[in-house]
Amino acid sequence: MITAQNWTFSSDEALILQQELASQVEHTTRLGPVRYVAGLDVHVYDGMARAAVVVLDFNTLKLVDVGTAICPVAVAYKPGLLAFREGPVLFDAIKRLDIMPDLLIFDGQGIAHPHHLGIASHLGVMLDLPSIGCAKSKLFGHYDELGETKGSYTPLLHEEEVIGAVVRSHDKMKPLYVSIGHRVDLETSVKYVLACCRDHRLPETTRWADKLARRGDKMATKIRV
DNA sequence: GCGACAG
DNA sequence: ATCTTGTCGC
Repeated sequence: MITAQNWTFSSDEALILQQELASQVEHTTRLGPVRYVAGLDVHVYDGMARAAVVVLDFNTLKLVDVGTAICPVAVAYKPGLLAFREGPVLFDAIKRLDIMPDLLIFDGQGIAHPHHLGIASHLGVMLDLPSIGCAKSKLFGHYDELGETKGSYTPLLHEEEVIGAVVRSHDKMKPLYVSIGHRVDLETSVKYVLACCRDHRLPETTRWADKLARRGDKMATKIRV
């Protein structure tokens, strides 16, 4: 069984694994009815990584389940290798959910990644669950001007290839970087992200996951003192 | 050599 | 991401 304890790889092994998993990513939609949508986030404090996975009812965007996990931070952050830092603890948190979500919205990239395997695609393939990459900043690719109003978006490109979409989720605010995770096409991914954004720049999934992961940090601080 | 660089 | 003070707006 895969746990947080056996995710350690050398840089060379990580690259091989990314190439292997990238070949398994499905870029077309294979998605059932979406009743539950998940948000995932990790916060690091005092050398420990705390993960919160939240499950929202997609129709109401109300919280219906939470899974958490904690483990020592295994590796330093390196652009392109986020999944090896945050993936293990997220994996454990997902396993603790009572309600298995139909769709995962990650705080990071999908295939808009130097090796076409951001954390959303990496975890999506490992779990064989539909997933979307929804990052707050760009890792890879380039794009042209973007409209100022909510709902407008422009392709994120790598040379001539469309690898994602830069999406204005809120008027005049920084855009979101949406890309295919696994088993959801780009157009559908943008649709789901915007549906979760309601009145904020970030999707409700991300907002809830961030809040609960931070709560874990604060409780640790309190106990510590 | 220099800039870019999810979280 | 994390650290961290003052500042702006509702």
